[in-house]
Amino acid sequence: MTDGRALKHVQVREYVRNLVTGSAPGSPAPSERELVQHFGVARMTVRQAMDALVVEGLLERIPGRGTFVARPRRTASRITGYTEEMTRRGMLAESQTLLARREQAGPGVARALALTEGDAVIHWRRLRRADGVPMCIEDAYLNEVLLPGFLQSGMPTSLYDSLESRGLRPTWAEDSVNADKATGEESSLLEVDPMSAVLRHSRRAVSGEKVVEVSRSVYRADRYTLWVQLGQDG
Amino acid sequence: MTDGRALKHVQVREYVRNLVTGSAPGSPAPSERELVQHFGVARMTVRQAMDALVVEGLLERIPGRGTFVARPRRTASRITGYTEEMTRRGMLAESQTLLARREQAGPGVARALALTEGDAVIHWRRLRRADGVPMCIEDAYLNEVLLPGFLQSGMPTSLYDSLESRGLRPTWAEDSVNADKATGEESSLLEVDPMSAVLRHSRRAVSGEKVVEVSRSVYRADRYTLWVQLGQDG
DNA sequence: CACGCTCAGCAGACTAGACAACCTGGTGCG
DNA sequence: CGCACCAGGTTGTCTAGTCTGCTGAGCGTG
Repeated sequence: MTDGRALKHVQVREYVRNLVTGSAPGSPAPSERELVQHFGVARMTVRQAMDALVVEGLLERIPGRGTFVARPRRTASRITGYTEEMTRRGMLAESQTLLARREQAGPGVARALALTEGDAVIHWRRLRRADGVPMCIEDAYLNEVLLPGFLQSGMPTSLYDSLESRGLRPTWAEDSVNADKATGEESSLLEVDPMSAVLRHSRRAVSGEKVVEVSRSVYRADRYTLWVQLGQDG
Repeated sequence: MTDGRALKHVQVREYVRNLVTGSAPGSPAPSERELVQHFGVARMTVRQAMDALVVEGLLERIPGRGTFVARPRRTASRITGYTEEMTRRGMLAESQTLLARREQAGPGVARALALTEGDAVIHWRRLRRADGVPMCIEDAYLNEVLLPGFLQSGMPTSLYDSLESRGLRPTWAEDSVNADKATGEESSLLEVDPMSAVLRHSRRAVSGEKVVEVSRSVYRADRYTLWVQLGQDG
């Protein structure tokens, strides 16, 4: 039995959710009157429960017909890092650390990480390959206070996996992207001709209220097209 | 006066929304009982209105205290077109139509617009300026069935405004972005040196279930950095 | 002055109805 | 056979309350 102290509309909501998850899209949910009978509550209470599921996108109401299981909506893609992104594209992601050390935050990095200049940050520079071929150079700056022992504990392949295990997976990010030509150093690391077109990508990633990562990446334009989804619904 | 036929909870909701937008976070909204008095409706109706604003994130309830203006949550930015984007950046957006005609959809455009090859589409090519200086060349393809009389009715400055007035503002979009060098034609239109770095941006914009716009744009990399927010909350 | 009590005012949860708008399917008439 | 109409079930909207739990302010007491 459900807890008698639980809110009634929550009881009804979770009952319907259980009934409905796994059902095919378009199959009918119990009618409001049925649920009124079943739970012995007022219809307003049932409606409150159903409203929540409709807002959630699990159910769909059709006036005069009933309430039905909605077909799963297109959902905002979660924020991914390089490793996940390449895996999604069916490529093997590898990284070669060029630099990993504790530094004092400069003015730009300090502002982006919401720190004060001179605070300790982790600077991690990697050459990242996909299927063995250079894809990008990434400079990541991390707030050392949020990641105690990060440099000592052996660098992970996927930064975002590592953040996730510390409960710091980014929930929000702002990216800026523009086009440029590769510098001499970049072109030799990326194994492309000097002055080749490259995509410069900056990210500021936030988990809850904390800025966890600031990064600047340079991608080979011949191998990489950035893809983003905007808006939460369809 | 608000329309008497309008739903009461909608009237109350919009009344409170107007009162509240612009107020400082933390300032109190009218109490439910006040609104009951003011509108002469039942409290359930007022609660329904307030509930909507609370789930929207505009208001915040504090039990035993009252209802207050929530501090604005970081929200997924809405999908904007060129004109809105440039206005946001404080620049004057202008467009010069290079081509606007009815065409038969080729294979790529047909697939992207969810049509069959040979269906009528509107092809609209514009040179777009910001503060008088060329910024990008945009080729937009629109589903003619959704926009009857579009070519005849005088082209708007902002495509997205025009879509909005027809109830077709994009609710979801997928963008892809990469870097390249300008072709000869592009460089002369954009008034840059040949082989300059450019940002190529493709968009597929969906409103509800309907694909309303497919576009390909070429931006001057020296003037434009794409900026996107990812994730819905903070 | 500091503490605790009471009380008014607030939102939270819920009830038991009412009528309207809407869709579907069946019935009966032309 | 085809169409109009109606009945019944559904959601949509709304009313007029009750009871509960929480908060803050004011007041009195030690």
